[in-house]
Amino acid sequence: MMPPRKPKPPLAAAISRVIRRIPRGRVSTYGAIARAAGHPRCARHVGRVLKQVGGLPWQRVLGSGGKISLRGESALEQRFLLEAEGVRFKGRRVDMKRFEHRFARAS
DNA sequence: CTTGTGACGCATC
DNA sequence: AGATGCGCCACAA
Repeated sequence: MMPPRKPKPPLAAAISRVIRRIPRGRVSTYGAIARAAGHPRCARHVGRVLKQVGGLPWQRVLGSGGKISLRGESALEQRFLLEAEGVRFKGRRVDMKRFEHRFARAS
């Protein structure tokens, strides 16, 4: 067999941990998560972690401004799941004013 | 060691 | 509004 790659490196672990902190009915962004994880310039890696690591509330992660970064059906599913949690959209974007989760200051 | 890559972000048109 | 270009940086081969 070929099990999916393990999230061995610390970066992935740190990012995963941050993502798990996002409460139900709330969302965050790739950039914000990268910062909360201590890697301000690694927004792109957040997406990678989401893809390789299972069990994460991936639907709560959006692009800057609250836009869904995925394409195709995955985007529809993400929106569906978020709305099921009570997250409301404004057109194609989530109303970040009300639904963006503020991570506690690390320290 | 070098190179390619990506669920990004921001400036700009 | 949406589309395009470039910078960013860890990871895989």
